[in-house]
Amino acid sequence: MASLGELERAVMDRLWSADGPLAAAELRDGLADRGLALTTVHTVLSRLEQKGFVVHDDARPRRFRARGTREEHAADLMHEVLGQAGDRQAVLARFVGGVDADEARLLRELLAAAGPDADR
Amino acid sequence: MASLGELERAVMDRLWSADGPLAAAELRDGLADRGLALTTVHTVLSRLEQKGFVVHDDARPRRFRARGTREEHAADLMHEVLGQAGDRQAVLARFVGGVDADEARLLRELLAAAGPDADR
DNA sequence: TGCAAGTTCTACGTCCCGTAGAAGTCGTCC
DNA sequence: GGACGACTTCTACGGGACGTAGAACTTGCA
Repeated sequence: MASLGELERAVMDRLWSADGPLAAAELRDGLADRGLALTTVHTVLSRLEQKGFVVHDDARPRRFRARGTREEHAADLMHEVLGQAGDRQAVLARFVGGVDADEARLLRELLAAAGPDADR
Repeated sequence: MASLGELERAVMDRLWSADGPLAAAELRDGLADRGLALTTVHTVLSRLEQKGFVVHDDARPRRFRARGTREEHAADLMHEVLGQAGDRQAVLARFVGGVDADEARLLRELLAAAGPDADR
């Protein structure tokens, strides 16, 4: 899976958090602390588009939006790590060993809801 | 967390799979299909050492070993992804939604064993 | 129809990583 | 004990990804 650079990540965070599609200028303003040129934002956006993270419409001030959600992306990454890690069970064991109590409870609920009868 | 390049990853896989510490020449032989020079292996090993993935003793043919297990590394990565992903619960929900039935069962067992009474 | 805003093209510096030769160290064999 | 070969460390280079942005181009609007 394609990974994200520092600035690419920052842009995706904005897009993921946004209510709707954003224009390049809006993204630049949101990242004002970086003092980026507008063309820089455009370059990053086109790279993100090549990587499949972003799409844009053809309205005149182009509007960009993320193709997936932040959560989808994170979950996909987790699956990727798990998938290429040899002993998946051992990884899962370590993983759940490291989640905090709240998350463990949430996981139990999710698993109970999703398929306590998955072995039928 | 530092990430691994292609060759670095291959070397770590060998070290993680190995019974004990390995000499650079052994690693090169294990990666014989790549036709690497021994110095190349050494360079990679020293970079892995800088990144904290590897340590070596001071015996004459230096012997290198992984500092952690492959499973630790994978689980750490998963926690890292989860940690910097905003809505952790949503990520977990998506994540467990994507595991297969066997892994879901395993997760239930792990969670049941690890702390069904964690909320006491 | 020409400008201003926006978009695309092209480019450059840097850092990471694969790759390895050159130079240095060290154990050992005569 | 000196030389040789194995091993180790140092130094370097090329390619690719990414941050960065100017130059060139397009287009809606005054």
